[in-house]
Amino acid sequence: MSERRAELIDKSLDYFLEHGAAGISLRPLAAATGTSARLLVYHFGSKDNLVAAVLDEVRNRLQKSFADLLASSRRGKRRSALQAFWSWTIRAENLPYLRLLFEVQVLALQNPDRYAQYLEGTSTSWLELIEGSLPPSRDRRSIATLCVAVIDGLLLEYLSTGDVKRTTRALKLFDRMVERSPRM
Amino acid sequence: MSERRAELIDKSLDYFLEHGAAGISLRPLAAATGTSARLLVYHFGSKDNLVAAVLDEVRNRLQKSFADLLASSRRGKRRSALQAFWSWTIRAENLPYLRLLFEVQVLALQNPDRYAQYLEGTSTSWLELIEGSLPPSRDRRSIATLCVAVIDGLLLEYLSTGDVKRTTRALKLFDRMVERSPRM
DNA sequence: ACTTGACTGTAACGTCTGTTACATGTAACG
DNA sequence: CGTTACATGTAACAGACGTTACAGTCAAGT
Repeated sequence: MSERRAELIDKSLDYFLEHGAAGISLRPLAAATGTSARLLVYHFGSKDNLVAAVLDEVRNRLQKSFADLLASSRRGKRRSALQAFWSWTIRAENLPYLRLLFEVQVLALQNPDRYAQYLEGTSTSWLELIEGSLPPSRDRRSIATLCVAVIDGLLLEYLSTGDVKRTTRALKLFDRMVERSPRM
Repeated sequence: MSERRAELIDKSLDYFLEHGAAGISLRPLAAATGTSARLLVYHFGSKDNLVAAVLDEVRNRLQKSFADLLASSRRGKRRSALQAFWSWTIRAENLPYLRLLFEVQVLALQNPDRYAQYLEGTSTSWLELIEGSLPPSRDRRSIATLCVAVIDGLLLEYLSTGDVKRTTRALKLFDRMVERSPRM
């Protein structure tokens, strides 16, 4: 809607990226973004709406960044799709956003009533995206599931340990396994 | 220490398994377990100590259950180690514990000061465990990293969607890939 | 019998939470 | 100029939070 609202979302998102979504409260957020709790409620109606708006913005930015990846991979096309996806994932600009979505997804596991509203098809979109990009085969759905799991698992490992080399080596190993696998 | 303390840990753990660790507060927890916030603080000193004690108990039970798995897999059982590990993971008795650790691990990503204390080497223990069980090879560390990632990723997928069939099929596919891979 | 120590209930402390009532500002429009 | 709509500041609300002060129970030890 208004410009002020977009600006508040932008500043709030920075705060979310730094502090996560679990322990957010209005007054510290407002203080860090130079506004007041009063204004946040005024512009968003409630804290829940604010969180939803921020996470919507997260999805929008990731989607945009991902569209750029697809465009650039159409031009370049040297690495495999898996490796391209992985290097996009661990890029410094995308990583905090993915970490945030990761957090919300895991919180939704234990507290669906509170957090599942923020995840409207976020997790399944990747699966269908990858499945759609695979050549048709009997195992296509299993392969897509496995690829998503590998990316997710390695991402979690990377976020936890910060070990780029090891996780990237593991992904390249998986990539080789997929290439050599029959029926692909 | 005392018996009362162990009983409180036991009851609190049930509550944690149901409600997660992120939004825990003393009074609802006490009400659900038939005690009072006063007593929880008395027996544990503080809420943080209580959470630490509960998560310690989580680790103990998982470790015990995992030891049983190792013992039973030594007695025959011709499945691969990966499939045995997976079916142990998704067993109804282990799943909520793993979900709880999952949640704490992800929360620690955004808020290490608050949650990292509860994770003393929990994540790396699996990696070293799997790596130790693999035959020596040049890629051993990468293989172990990949296996942990696959388990973690599929576990997250299973927890999110509840789709046992699809995730299990994906794991079997990965298992075949690993078996056929050279240099194993 | 008296003391000690472990345990528990009641009630409060101070602080933080999301939200709201009320007042004030500011700019546009008739 | 007066009205209207949007924006913002101040201050409070009721409630939940972790923690604690104080009083009390109850069994064991001397």
